[in-house]
Formats: sequence, structure tokens, C-alpha cells
Amino acid sequence: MTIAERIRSEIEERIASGEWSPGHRIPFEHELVAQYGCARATVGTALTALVRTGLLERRRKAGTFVAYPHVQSAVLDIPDIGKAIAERTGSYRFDLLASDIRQDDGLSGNFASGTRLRRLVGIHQGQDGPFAFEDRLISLDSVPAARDADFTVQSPSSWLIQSVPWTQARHRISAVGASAEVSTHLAIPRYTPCLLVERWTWRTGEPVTYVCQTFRGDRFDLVATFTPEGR
Amino acid sequence: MTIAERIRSEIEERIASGEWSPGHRIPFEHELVAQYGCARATVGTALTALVRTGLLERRRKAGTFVAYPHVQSAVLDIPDIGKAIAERTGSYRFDLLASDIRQDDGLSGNFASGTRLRRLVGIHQGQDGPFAFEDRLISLDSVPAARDADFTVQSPSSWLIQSVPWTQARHRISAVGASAEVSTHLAIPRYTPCLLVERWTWRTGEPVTYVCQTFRGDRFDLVATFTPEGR
DNA sequence: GACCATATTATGTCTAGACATAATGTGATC
DNA sequence: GATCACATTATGTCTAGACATAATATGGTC
Repeated sequence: MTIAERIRSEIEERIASGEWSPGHRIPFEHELVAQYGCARATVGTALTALVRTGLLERRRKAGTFVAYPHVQSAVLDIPDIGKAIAERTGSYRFDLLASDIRQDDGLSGNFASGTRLRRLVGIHQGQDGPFAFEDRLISLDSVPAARDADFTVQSPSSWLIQSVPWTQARHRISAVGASAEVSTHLAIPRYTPCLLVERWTWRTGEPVTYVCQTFRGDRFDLVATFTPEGR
Repeated sequence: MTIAERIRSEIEERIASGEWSPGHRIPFEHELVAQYGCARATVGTALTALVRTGLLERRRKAGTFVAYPHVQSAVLDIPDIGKAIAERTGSYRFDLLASDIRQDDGLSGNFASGTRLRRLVGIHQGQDGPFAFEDRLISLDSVPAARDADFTVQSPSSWLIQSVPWTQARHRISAVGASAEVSTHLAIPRYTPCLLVERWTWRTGEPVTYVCQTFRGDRFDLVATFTPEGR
């Protein structure tokens, strides 16, 4: 364990135990330097890491304080559907239902009007039947290669992950009743509660893909964790 | 913009544009030092930040490489319900429906058998009616103060956020049909699709609270974003 | 007391080194 | 050709400073 890690974990421990509660001013950097007999940069490394995790706040001239916890941030694992299904059910297949080229009509707001798009509709199949329904648009202006890619061989998700480095993504997660289309393809009754995951992905500010995935509510859930990160 | 930030953003730009694709070895630190005319520690700061965001991988002796993207991780904003509702509807109130002290029966697995618990059931109310139903257990072994706190004055969520520093949290998000209890309290038909958010919170490895929140599917959704972090 | 300019101070960023460590390639040996 | 010991090299962590910056505290003025 490095010196910085030791400083960090000892501060974490004091906060977790309640010895230093939110709002408490922790020792100044120069005091920690004296206490640990290390350089200020080393203390800085430890404190910076704790600021990133949201455990501390620093104010110039005033000092470093234990932050009031904000429980609103967690790291959500958006699973690689194929992998997740394969792990859970033992097998995985993506069935392509429809594929065409079109232009954005400008109504959805997901892409600029007139953007050339490849649209892909398909089903993620597990061992015991359909798992999720997917409706995807890929911008051919951003990803020209998507025009000729063969998505019967590789699922759009995994093709995109391998081919397109993205820089920004946004997800919306909601609960809906199964639509007529979804209920047919997932072989579930209409209005069955489903988890709807929408994802927008950008590269350098340009929209790359919009995907709408509908999961059977009884077979799928998302897990988010928050552990003060320690890569 | 600091030197480290500049280095970082220029590397990000090269990756985003596709100039450096996954697997590509980026210049050695000493080359970047020469290029930017700065100290190695400064280059290190920039590269370390990019490793944290998952954009780069470093291997001793071999060099630093553009990482293969893993689209599985996003930062989920678990909203402070009160705040979110107040912002959306203009007003907020927490109605406490039930409150008692009990011991864990060891069946749920959320707490050790015999743990003394405070159980709180209530509804998050917005301007236009009920928004979410909440069923919560707080460990009195971890948080003795919860025994005598008055949750008619302050909602359990905000009381806990203020009082208890937590170190670990786990969320499970799923879609369910409204149960009899939920449909009554949220004034929606039975089996209406709802978003179910379960949260477990720990402090120093000890479970602090387990909460199960049910949101009206038509009024609520969660948003997760992934932007290579830059606090 | 209220207000404002100023000195002080803790953090923010950086430099130019140092030594440690892990992994790769090289060359000698079998 | 296969194996193993070794030198090399890039990253990992750290030191002991430096100067910049923002915010607080201080003291003087009205």
C-alpha cells in the first residue's frame, strides 16, 4: 500500500466511523505532511482522490472539509446485453427483424433533420426465449461503415462497441407496459411491466446512435453501485 | 486551462476523432514531456485521469494504449426524491403512513437476524398527488439516533443523508406492476407499470438502511450519463 | 457599527529530479 | 529451437521545493 493510499484510507475510516462527521474540517495539508512525514504532493494525491469520490470538499484558505453526502450519484452498469444474457441463460443470439436506410424526418429530435440513418430492429434471444426488444437508429453521417455492415452476423451493440469510440452517452430508464409490438416479439401479455432503456450516444458532439431497448420486467434488472472508487 | 487539462483534452480529441483507435500505443511519457515542454508529473496527471475514465490503459515497459471501449458503465443520478419532485411539481411533502420498531427475522437477508430495526412506510407527495411509495428499514444497531427521530417533520431520506455518512451503496432497478398496496397509495390502477428502485446502504461494511421505492412509471424516469469525468 | 483595501493563508498547479517496479526483449546456454 | 537469467525501459510513486490563486481575516476609515 502506498503512502497516498494509507492517508486516504485512514481519512475514509475516520469519516465512516463518524469520528469526522460532515462539515468537520480535517487537518491542513501541512499538518498531514508533518504527521505522515511525506511531501505535500503525496497528501494532495490522497485528498484529490477523496474529493473525486465526493467524500471531501476543499476551500482555499479555509481548509478541507468532510462533505455532506449527496446520495444522487451511482455507477450504473449498463450491461452488454449479449454477455449478460449468455451468462445468465447459457446462450445468446441476436435476431434481426428489420433493417433499412432512411432519412430523419426531424420529428423525433434525436438527429438533425435529413440525417441519413440505418434503422435496425431485433430481438435479443436467451436460452429460454426472447429477452429484450431493440429498436435502433445509427447515423450514417457519423458512421458510414454502418451502411454495409452485416448485422445478422454480429449484433449492432457489439459491432458499435468495437467500431465506434464514443465520448458521451445518456440513458433514460423508465417503466412501461408492453406495447403491441413488444408483447408480440417478447411473447408476453400486453401491458406487462417492462424496463425501458433508451440510450443516446455521441462522438465529439455528433450523435452516433439512438437505441431503445425493452426488457421483460420479470427477467431483468439493472444494478448500480457506489463504492468510493479505487482503481 | 491547465497544462494537464490541455494534454488530456488533446488526447481525448485524437481518440474521439478516430485518429488513435483502440489498441493504438500513444506517445511515451518522455515524448509528451518533450512535446509539451512540461514535467513528467504533469503528463502523468493527464494520463492518470484518462485511465480513470477508462479511455487509456498503461502497461509498464510497453507504454500507454487506447483502451477498447466498454460501454457498461455510466453515472446514474439517483435523485433526492424530495428535491426532484419539488423542482418538477412545485411542492413536496412526505406523508408518514407507518412507523414501528422491530427485529429482523433473518428471512429477507438484508440485515443480520435479530438486528433491531426502525421501519418507516410513507408516500412522497407532489403538487398533483402521490409520486412514490417508500418502504424503509433502518438498522438501529448502526444508527441508534433513528429510534427517536421524528420523521413527520423530516423525510427519512433527507434525515439519513444529513445524519449518516455512508460508504457504500447498491441499487437495483426493475419494472413491476403496481401491487395492491402500491396501487392504493399511489391512486393508480393495479398492475400499472412502475419503476422499482431498491437501495442498500452500508457504513464501514455494516448495513445502515434498506429502502424500496416505487415510482409511477408515467411520471418518473432515471437518467444516467457518461461523460468522461472532469470534476 | 458598516464598509473597504490589504495582508495572510491554504489550496491548486507545476517543476526537476529520484528510486522502485514490472514487463519486455536479448543473448547465452542447453 | 527451447529455456532461462539479465539488462533495459516505461510506468508508478515520491520528494522538496516554487509560484499562482482564491478566500478569509484584519485593520483602518467613515
